[in-house]
Amino acid sequence: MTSSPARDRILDTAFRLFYARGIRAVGVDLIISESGVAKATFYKHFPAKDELVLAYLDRVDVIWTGQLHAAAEAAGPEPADQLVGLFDALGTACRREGYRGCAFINAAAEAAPGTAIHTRTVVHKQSVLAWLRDLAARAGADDPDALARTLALLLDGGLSDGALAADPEAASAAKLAATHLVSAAVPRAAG
Amino acid sequence: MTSSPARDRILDTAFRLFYARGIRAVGVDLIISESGVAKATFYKHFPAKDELVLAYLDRVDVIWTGQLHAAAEAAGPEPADQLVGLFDALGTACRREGYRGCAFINAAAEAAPGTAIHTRTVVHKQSVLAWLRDLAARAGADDPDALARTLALLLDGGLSDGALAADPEAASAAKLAATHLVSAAVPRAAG
DNA sequence: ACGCTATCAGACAGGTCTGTCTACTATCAA
DNA sequence: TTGATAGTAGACAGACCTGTCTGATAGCGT
Repeated sequence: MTSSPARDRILDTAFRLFYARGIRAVGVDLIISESGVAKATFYKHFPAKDELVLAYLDRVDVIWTGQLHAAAEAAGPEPADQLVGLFDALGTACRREGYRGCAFINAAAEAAPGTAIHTRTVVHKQSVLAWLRDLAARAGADDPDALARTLALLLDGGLSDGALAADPEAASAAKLAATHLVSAAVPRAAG
Repeated sequence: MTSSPARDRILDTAFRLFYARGIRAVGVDLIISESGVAKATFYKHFPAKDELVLAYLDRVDVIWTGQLHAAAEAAGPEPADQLVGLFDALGTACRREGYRGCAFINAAAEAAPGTAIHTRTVVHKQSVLAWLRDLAARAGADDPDALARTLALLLDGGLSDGALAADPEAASAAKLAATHLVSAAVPRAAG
């Protein structure tokens, strides 16, 4: 029950449609018909639409966190380099066809504060922030908290602006700014 | 027709409800009953809901742009100081009760790319960016484009993160980072 | 053969959404 | 007095929403 072909198909379809069109804009009937399952099957796996939305957010969290970590590690073993390298994940994401910004920020825009969905987005952002803080501390930053917060701002700003197409170069501007901020914050910058 | 007590009441109510709950989450029936107008009056002033949404976005644009300019000017006559001072508008906004992030980013999350509503959000972000670019050029930045883009990232990141409550100090972190970035980018920093 | 489980197909209920339409009222100017 | 204008009140249509329910089918272990 935690996994089945029908459930996977539903989640795949929801992932695609929710991200592309927004959560409220996509009805369960559309997800059901596009994923080719019966209505009863849908409601067996996800007793309410909101539970599907949470499963969608969990999947986005796994994917995005994975891309962030991979980009960081690709920059080498030094935490200071990783803090800059992770911005490559932003560049890759923005360039992808159908890019529509951060799924969490988008979901939060549609959910009322205090709901399970809204809370899930807050938890996600806090876990990214905690990771950045850890990296900043290991990089030997003077003020790891401040550096992590600033980089999180840059990351989320890039995620938002890329979606609004206000600037196709948002990702590289973010990485460049991150380079400056990291080397200013870390006494003996690595690399 | 361009202005009337009934029209103002509708727009006031829409402003409050759209921002607090999201655009799709608020039906015209609710706006009609809360603003105390008749349905026919509503549709006389706004022949379709989307036109009300555009009027709402225009109002947000006037208010937010005004706050940004006011905060910048309060920092003094030097463009370099203004580029940092404008972040005070972010701090004020984030601290406000019922703060839910950037109305434009939120609207873009609900609207399909290519629609009038989505386009309006892009235009807004571009006009803020153009203003920043002008300020950066007048401040004598080495690369006004890059500085403006980076500050826009910080601003939008602060707008998003403040909404997700991931960090109550987002606004001050943004201002601090702006201070560093501006003085690094402007040969002879003012102030 | 039997029963269990997962699935499919689709009708249905009850609510909400946008937008149209009819009918009545109040104000104000000519 | 007459007529234009802006407004109120609310029924209505047609689409869409979530979620429930009935009934049929297919595979699988015993």
